[in-house]
Amino acid sequence: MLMSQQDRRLEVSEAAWRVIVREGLDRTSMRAIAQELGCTTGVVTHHFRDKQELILFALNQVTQRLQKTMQAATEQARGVDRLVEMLSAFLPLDTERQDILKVWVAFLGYAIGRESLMAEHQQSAAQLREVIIQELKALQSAKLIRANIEPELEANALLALVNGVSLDSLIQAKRLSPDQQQIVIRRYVNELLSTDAIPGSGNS
Amino acid sequence: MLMSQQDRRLEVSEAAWRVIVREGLDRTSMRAIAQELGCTTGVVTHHFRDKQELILFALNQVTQRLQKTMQAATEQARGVDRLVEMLSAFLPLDTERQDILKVWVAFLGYAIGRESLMAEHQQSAAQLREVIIQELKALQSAKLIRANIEPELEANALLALVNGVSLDSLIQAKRLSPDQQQIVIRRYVNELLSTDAIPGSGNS
DNA sequence: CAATAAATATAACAACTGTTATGATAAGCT
DNA sequence: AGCTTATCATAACAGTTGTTATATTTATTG
Repeated sequence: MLMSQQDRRLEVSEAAWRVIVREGLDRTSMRAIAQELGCTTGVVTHHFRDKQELILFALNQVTQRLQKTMQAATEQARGVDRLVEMLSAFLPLDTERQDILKVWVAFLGYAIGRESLMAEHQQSAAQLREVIIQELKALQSAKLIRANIEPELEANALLALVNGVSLDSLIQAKRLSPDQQQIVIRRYVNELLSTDAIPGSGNS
Repeated sequence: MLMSQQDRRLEVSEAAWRVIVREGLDRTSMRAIAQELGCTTGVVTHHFRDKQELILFALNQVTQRLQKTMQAATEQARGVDRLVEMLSAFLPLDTERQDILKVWVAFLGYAIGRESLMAEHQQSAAQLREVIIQELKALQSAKLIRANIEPELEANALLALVNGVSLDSLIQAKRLSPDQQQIVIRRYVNELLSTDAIPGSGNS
């Protein structure tokens, strides 16, 4: 067997992604996806019950890719650096993550006025938030960041900053460079550091 | 004359807004807008050349409302408080600004794969960025914030944070409360404060 | 009031959408 | 081999879309 059914679904989903990035979500029709894949709509309809199932699958791919990227970053560093790496995993630093961002934004706009789809976004966001909360608590236990920080609140703030910096690359003509993006994140995290253990050029 | 042509265009645009918020941008058809307005498509087609012109008009309304909200905040405070007020003007603190946010996000998603529409977003963002830059420079001249800050970079960071916090209200089930939203902004701005405003101490 | 224009309603057009049913082809299996 | 099922192609369906042309109504003006 050269290709499993799962793989074929992924191929369709990735074709949908390419159409979304290139032409926009509203122009991503069944026929457009099939054409992008180099076949007919029969493939699409055979592997997905209807379009909603395809859309949901493609959206879940966004979440999975993000989590995978973050997971990879988790294993590369320790301590505060690891938190920075986890957050930086969301930044559109390479073309793949830029595409993820575009597809994510397209789906987010599509979810306006669609309560069920927005709920999917919220579920995905809740997972990421939980990971950040756990990381913050671990850093607190290790006394690497201040104790007077509320991890629940700070997780929202950190993810907000990361999302905002990511959006910057889309909506700002004079956007932050990849280096600047990471600097902004790093600088914010530095403010969380425990005052009795600031490396290098801290202040206050 | 009870109603000018300009006002009628605004009425159509506001009807479009309501449909976008309630049903989503892709379901915002000419007929849906007309029905929301309580008339037929003749009104819509008479005041707008085509749908693209309507979409652009409705999008520009987002920008205008945001700028008006920010303008109002500008006149209420002075110094650092004014900067905070300007930034808070974007936050979805009331239902009107929540609607603005939803429409904005819907259009942003719609702009993915549409270079010309994304350019509109960038132009709008560039204006807001310029206002923040000027405000930061003024605060620097008044020695209210640190001199070692690059206003151009910091404007991006501040707008990123505001946008991210705004998005938080959409994508996080356990979202920041209105108070927490402002606290996050305020806290970030506090990090920009000039340290030599405090007599006796002072570092670079 | 009449005449002209603006504003709105109505209807029809072709193009596109998702969905579905039905053939055709290939792969797997006994 | 032959039988069965999965995979894919094709075509037609009804519904919706933006657009356009044409009435019909309302407002303005001389």
